[in-house]
Amino acid sequence: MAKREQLSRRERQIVDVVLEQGECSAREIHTAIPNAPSYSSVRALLAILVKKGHLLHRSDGPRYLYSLAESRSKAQENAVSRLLKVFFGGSRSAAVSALLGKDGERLSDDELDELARLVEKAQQRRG
Amino acid sequence: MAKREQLSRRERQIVDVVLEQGECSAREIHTAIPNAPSYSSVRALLAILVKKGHLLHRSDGPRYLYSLAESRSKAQENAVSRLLKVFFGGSRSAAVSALLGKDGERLSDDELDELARLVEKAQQRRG
DNA sequence: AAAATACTGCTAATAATTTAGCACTATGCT
DNA sequence: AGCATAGTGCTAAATTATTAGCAGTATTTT
Repeated sequence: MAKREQLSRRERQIVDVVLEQGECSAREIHTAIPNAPSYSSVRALLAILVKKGHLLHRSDGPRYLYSLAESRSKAQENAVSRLLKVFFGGSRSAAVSALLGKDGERLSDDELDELARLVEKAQQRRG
Repeated sequence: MAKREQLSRRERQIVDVVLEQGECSAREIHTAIPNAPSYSSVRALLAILVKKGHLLHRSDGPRYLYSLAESRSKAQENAVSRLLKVFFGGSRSAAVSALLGKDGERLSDDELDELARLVEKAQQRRG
């Protein structure tokens, strides 16, 4: 399977747009990239990414729409486990702590409730 | 300040080792990279990373020890906010959920307690 | 139906990265 | 002291990534 780590800078930049926005056209991607090169360059990169198996594309009338080859949840899993390993020495609580941030109050009520539920569930599972 | 996003592939690979292991020598870094190029190549990259301001090095007897130019916590913050934006559409609870994983039971008791405390604290802060 | 617009594929040039080798210096060992 | 080992800096070559332009095709607009 195509691994995110092997992406070049521009390639990563493009894949990130697709991750963020979901299925989108070459034009949208070009627009979304700050300091983007020419539209032509973006298309060239897109072709490479498809060939390498990082992205898929399907016809939408006259143009292509690009999407992730890997499922979003799989991509999330990979990203999270990498983050955990590289930045937090494997400590999940440290990572969650950073995720909540010093400004815990910035979280919405709904988000907090959701989090409380998650932790509680995990605690129950352990017995 | 030097941004992680602008790192090339090999550069990132090297910085990741330093993030994981903390201060370390060129030799250690070379060893830690799977499918590494020659030791000489790694050193060339290290020199570039120092010149660009991503890494620092200090003499340790006959050799150099390399470390992050940016503080670890700052690097963590950046990584987390990127993860949040790109992979989880900004939803912290979704990110935490992925972080805890389907295997919540894999978390140690201590970790779970720590998490519960974090969430509780955030809840209290909101009033 | 003709013109204008928005795509695609391909190709070639340029720029950046990555690589390894060489010459040299310092340390540790016998 | 002399040899082996482990570093460093520098440099040049090879590979890979990035870029933009051109030719062609489909779609939309007038």
